[in-house]
Amino acid sequence: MARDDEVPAGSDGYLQTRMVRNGGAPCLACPLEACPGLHQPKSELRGWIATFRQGEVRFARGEQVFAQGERLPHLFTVLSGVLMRTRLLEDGRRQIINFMFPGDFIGLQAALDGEMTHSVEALTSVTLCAFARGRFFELAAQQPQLSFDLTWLAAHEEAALEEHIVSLGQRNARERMVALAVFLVQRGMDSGLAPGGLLSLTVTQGQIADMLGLSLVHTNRSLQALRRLGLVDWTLSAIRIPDMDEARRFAGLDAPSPSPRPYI
Amino acid sequence: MARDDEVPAGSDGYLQTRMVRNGGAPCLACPLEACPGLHQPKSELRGWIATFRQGEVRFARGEQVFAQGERLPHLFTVLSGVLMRTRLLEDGRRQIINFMFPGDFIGLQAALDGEMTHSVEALTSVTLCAFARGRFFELAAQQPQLSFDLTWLAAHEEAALEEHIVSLGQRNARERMVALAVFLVQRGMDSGLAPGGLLSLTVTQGQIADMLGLSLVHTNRSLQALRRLGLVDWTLSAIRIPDMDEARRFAGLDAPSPSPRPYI
DNA sequence: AACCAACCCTGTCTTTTGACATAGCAGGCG
DNA sequence: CGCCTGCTATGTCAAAAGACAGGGTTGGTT
Repeated sequence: MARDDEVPAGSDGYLQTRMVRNGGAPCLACPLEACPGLHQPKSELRGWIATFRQGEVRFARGEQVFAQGERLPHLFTVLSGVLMRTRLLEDGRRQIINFMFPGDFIGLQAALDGEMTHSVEALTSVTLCAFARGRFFELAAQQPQLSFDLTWLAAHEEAALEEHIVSLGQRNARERMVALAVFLVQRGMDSGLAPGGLLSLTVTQGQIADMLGLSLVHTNRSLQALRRLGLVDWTLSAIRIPDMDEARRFAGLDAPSPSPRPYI
Repeated sequence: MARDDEVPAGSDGYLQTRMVRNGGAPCLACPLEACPGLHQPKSELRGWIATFRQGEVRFARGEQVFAQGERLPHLFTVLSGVLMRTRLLEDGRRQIINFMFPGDFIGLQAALDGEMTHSVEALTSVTLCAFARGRFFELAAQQPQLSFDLTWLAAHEEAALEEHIVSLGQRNARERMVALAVFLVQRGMDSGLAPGGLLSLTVTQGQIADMLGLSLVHTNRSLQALRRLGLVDWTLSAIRIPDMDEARRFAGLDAPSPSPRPYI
């Protein structure tokens, strides 16, 4: 339950130089207002949040926001773009844990424990909103709504991971890929990134393989099979699902829950 | 973000009859005090918690606490015993999501969304402490420490699921079993259930299989191989790990983080 | 144009895992 | 005792997934 702000010297220097202090859009005109799937906070709460916002940070596709094992003095909210959380094993095996979309909160686990158990990398160009870790709990304590939202986000991330566990444990390669595609397109639509149900997002087959626990070769073949079946058309730069209901049925997925996500 | 208390008639009746209203140990003498791995709440906070505690509920091994899809007016803290969370697919496939030990909190996701996405079943005889769902957020709002602890628990459950995802995605059958055994024994020791590193817990090979996404037959063979290798000795009623460090190395697991868990 | 890097596709062979069937073994019970 | 029931153990065969190797495409760069 470490809440200190001590960080190994230098581990954060590059972030400081990247950060636009109090730059970008102010909270009262947050770019997340444009996201259809988000529940907008009240404006007095926004004023409150604005007081401990530190600035914006941008990353290009492929850049790493932070690495497993680092201690960072910041927490982030995704303002735009898509990222992924990954875990590395000593022998080089990599598991992609989940993808992160606008409104998602980054670094909660590290805020409580100090050390990141995973890395975060940008999948598109990305803008993050940075908060000071040291002042975060002070704020949450003063604003019950905020800590409620934090709990909401953590509980829902947990639910997403549950679904992912079901995929890895029980579904075969094709079902897993359909489940992942449905998940991504759904989140993309909620974030306004998938107009007409077509999600423009560059994901390599190697990344799909590392998310689903399959080899690259098997991923490739399964992807082709799904294209032939007309279930999912997943290219390097976009995901298209011709019939969402049929895809859901194929993968054994429930209908999406309609509750709007909060953000901070 | 449904917070209503409405429940389909009858879905909770059996629980009402099982519950010992304000029975069992009062919060000021909570049985969880005996758990070595738990961080004890301050006594004024306990008094506070006691005011919205409803009573205790007991279940025997194999009994279901609630089923996927149910709406329950209660949240629970595990006072003693071990349980598991499971997800069922329409075609009967079952995935065990995680195990729950004393101090764990049950029903957070349902508290926010209304409907359970998983079932919970007792693995041993179990005692749960029941709270009213309707009054829960009122309490968390008044007690920042409490909502902090709630977030802590959610974030750490998330970290446990991450580790499980790494297992399912990247580790082979034997590594998965070792990783699971280490996890269970570790949590057992933190809960005071595994004196001398021997965890007495009845888990069938079928349950191991459903947790690790393997067939029963393959689980059986891998279990035998591990026994032969002297890495893990896992029988129906107990788990023994002769050399914890060696087992950790075999499965590619990090050293355990020493932070004490809070409970509510 | 030539080169290069990153990615996608395909063929062949091996390993891992699963399906099915069946035997054994311990505990509970009339 | 004999007869369940639930669990563990094994054998054989089949399917799913991975390893390795190489070819093809695209797009950027000099």
